[in-house]
Amino acid sequence: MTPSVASGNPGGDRQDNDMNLFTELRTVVTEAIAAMQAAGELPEGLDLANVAVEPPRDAAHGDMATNAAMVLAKPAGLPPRKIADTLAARLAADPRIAAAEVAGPGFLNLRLKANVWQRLVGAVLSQQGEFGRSAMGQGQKVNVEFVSANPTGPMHVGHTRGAVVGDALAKLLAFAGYDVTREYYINDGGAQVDVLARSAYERYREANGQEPQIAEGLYPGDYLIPVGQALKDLYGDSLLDQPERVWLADLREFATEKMMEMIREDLAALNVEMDVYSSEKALYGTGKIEAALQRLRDMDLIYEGVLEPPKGKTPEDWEPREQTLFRSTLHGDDVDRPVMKSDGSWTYFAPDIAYHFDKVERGFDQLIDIFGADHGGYVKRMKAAVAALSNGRVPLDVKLVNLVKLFKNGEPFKMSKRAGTFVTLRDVVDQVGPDVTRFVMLTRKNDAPLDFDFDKVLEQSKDNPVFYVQYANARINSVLRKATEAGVPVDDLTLAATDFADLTHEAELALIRKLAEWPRLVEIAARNNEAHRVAFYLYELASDFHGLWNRGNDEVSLRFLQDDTATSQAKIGLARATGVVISNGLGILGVTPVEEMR
RNA sequence: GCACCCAUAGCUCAGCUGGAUAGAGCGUUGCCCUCCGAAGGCAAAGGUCGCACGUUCGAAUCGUGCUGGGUGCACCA
Repeated sequence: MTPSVASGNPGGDRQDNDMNLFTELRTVVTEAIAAMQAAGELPEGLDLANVAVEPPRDAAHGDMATNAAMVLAKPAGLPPRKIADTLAARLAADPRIAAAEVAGPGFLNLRLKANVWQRLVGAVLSQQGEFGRSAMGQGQKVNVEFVSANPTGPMHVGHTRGAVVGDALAKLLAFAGYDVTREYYINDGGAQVDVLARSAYERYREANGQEPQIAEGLYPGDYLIPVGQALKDLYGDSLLDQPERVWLADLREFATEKMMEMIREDLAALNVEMDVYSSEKALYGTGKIEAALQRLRDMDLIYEGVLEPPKGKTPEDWEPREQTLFRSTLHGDDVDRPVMKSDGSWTYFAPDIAYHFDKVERGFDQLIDIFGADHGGYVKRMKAAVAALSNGRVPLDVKLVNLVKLFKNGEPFKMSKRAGTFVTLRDVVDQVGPDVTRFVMLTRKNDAPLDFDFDKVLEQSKDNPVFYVQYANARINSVLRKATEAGVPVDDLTLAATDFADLTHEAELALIRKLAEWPRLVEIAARNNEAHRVAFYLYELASDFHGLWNRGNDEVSLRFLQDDTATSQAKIGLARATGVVISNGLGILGVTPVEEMR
């Protein structure tokens, strides 16, 4: 029973067998357990949730291992070895299983018949881009909010990592059967856009031949110079020497729009496309903030009160103040959080509550926010708000993206021509390209710091994962070209129909096993909301492929192109299947596979 | 003072729903290219998974308490 895939899969139907060997074998195991229950060998009503079928870490233990006997021993009141022995006998009868052996404290190691592996190559070739796609998400609506950089300048490296992490996660979740929306929250409602307007005004004065006065606190970057010029084109000299109240609102609007244009271009340079841009400013005056807070008030979660001063490090100017507070402590936060300042204006938190409420009301089943690591302190209150506003229905997962440390020639690299004070996304992408940028940004867990060395990421060597994976794909394409030149038909239809019984060597089977892991890896990565696992998997897959290639140096029988056409097709089919999975994986990372290394 | 994140080989890091003898790359050491697939390959050494208790048949993984590092802590966003 394969549920229909909800999104991003217009083809809809697939084969009944989804070729996730791990779930397939787990079914075999659970059916055997059911048969044992029917035969009175095991009691009824056992919880099978913890029964796992996994690849053993040590290949010597077989192709698959299950912990079923150990998990069931206690509830069944039977010794694990006894359960394992009976289960082994039943499993050995399955046509897919060559051997079932009991090992250790009660592990059951399964060895699969070679044709199970060989069939998988054909399945990859016929399913192509669909191989590994999962129905796990069941079409649930997930909102991934990421980047959300303030519209006050170009995107910097930190945003870049957040953009890549968010976009790759969105692609991963879509592949795992979720209905994904990518969203950008524009912080255009706070004091920082006033600062932007004032900064733009100075550039406007500059465009009119005056000396700009970039005071402390204003944005000094060169990127505002064209904005000043554009303002001159629009207003001529009419705003010169005018007080701020005359121009502030207009310039804020104008400059914010320009900054968002720039940010959209930055995102485009990285091949990131948002589905929705939400504006903070647009929440004001619509009653949305009030409505969200009213909802909290109805739950008695809003009150007027005075917070305790923070312990240990009291700010110099601290004084007791009555504020409107959100009782976030009821939902796991450490202290209650102000939503309204003492002067009656909203804090940043208030529109953010309204924004997240809006996401809940739009019917998302799951929310994911990608924040910079410096926003870690914001996580609990945001989760508290979402929990309260959705009555606990909608989980919010917050992914904190850690720092990117830049290096050039082994030296820390901090300067940017364009922005003056920080390294921009463009500084990176213009130099190494979007593909390398994206891959490298995914070679660490999101919460670990990342070193990015401009030289190393372009290096053509084994310790550069980007190159190593791309090189594998290039070699595969090279084999296909050579086969075609040699007159061997290697189109996908032909290869998919090939008999792969010739693939019996351990190095070939090892590569197939790695391919078989792909559907499982997609689900694990999606369950954890962690796209970096795909990058690590691809490196391992490439490593297995290169390993097979290298063995071909010594053992001619392991080369892909053989004298015999049918044998060539089987071996090239394996190479091509590897290429399919590499392409699928790179697709999730948003990286274009290269056909040729230059 | 509190909260969050992190701690795994000399270095940089993976490690799935708890699973068997904890992995990779770099570095180190030793082998391997007249040529046929070397922008390399094979192999070895290298570990108190920060520490201590606990839960469990089983803990790098879960819990508690420590230690060390990072981040953040009322009218900033």
